[in-house]
Amino acid sequence: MAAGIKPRYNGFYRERNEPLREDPNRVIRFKNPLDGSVVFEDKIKGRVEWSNDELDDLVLIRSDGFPTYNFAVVVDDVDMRITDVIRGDDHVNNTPRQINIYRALGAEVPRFAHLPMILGPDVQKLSKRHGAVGVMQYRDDGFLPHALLNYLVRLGWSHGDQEIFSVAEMIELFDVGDVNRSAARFDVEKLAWLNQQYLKSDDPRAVAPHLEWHLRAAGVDPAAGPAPADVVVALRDRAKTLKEMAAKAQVWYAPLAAYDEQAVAKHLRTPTARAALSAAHAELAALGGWTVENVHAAIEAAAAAIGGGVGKVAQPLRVAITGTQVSPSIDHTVYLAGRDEALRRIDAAIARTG
RNA sequence: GCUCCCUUCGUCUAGCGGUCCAGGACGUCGCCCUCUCAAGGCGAAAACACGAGUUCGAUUCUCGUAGGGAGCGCCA
Repeated sequence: MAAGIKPRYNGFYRERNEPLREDPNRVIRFKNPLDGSVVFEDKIKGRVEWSNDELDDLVLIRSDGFPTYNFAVVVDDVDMRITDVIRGDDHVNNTPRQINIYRALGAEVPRFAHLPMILGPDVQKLSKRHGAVGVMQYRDDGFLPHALLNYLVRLGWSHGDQEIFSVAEMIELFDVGDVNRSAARFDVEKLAWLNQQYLKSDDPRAVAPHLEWHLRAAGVDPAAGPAPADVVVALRDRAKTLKEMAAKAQVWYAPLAAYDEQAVAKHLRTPTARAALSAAHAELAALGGWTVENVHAAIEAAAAAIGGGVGKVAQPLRVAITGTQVSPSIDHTVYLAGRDEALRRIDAAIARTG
């Protein structure tokens, strides 16, 4: 390398034609053509030409008797009658030597398509060291399978300005030949956005099982609270991932553990909080059916009763139900708690007013 | 070091010689909406790596340079 040339086999035995020796250091090498070049038409990279004098007489069988990778893949692919090889472009360098082996074997050379690499946010090749360890990591992080698929298909490929693709559309429209030649970076932000698009457009009953999975993963019993599909409807505008959604959903599945002091100070220790909560309590307790619509009507009635806007009762109520100042719309927030628990929490909050 | 691959907004991309003072999306910023937070609507800032050619005309074609990536094993 110091001399500016590649370290390579000196070709000592190349033309000797000696019989195989019993020698622990014996290997079998490929007699690569010395001149000419290998040309192939890559479906993504286009025409690639490789001079044979760049190629060494690579080892086919190691001294331990095992075949090397470059030999094994070719034999395996010939055996399996592989017609199209699609792999990462870190393999383009191996392609010319493999093509020479195909030819030496008298086998038909398959078509090649070398996909560009996907780089991590740090522009490094995605590996176990950083980024996702495996696809399942994305499930654990709260991404829907088809959202990940949709994100991946748009990496290095596009169809006009379209961003959202159903699996059926991907199958219909995708063609390896249309894939870009350059590497792309993995952007979790955009994946998250796509994920939320699906969270919002999918049937809540279809995403419910996914939410349940994450609820359990977080140590929450889905049976101890509202129907997961209802939770999805309340939270899909506020969570980008299922993991995030499960975390926000916990208020409705376990007793209120604590109150945020700032929330209490700002919305419970006010002149109108007690009256607002009492009115809400009365209206909710008198409700015929427990539905989001009815809860909504009850809150409006409570607001009218104390002569204020919805905000006057919504904020104290929110703190009463969640212990915080942030939650989905107040009707959903109250509805999901269930009537008994909602009334209990309102009573507990009233005790903290003043 | 050598060989190969790559190069449009911060990111993913559209563009396949004139329609581009470059379009869309994520993100960012502003406004609107509003019971909080979101979501949503509207709007803004933001890119053709550089240099030569070819051409009447280059983001688009060719060649260099720079930068990035990969490979150069008896590893896959």
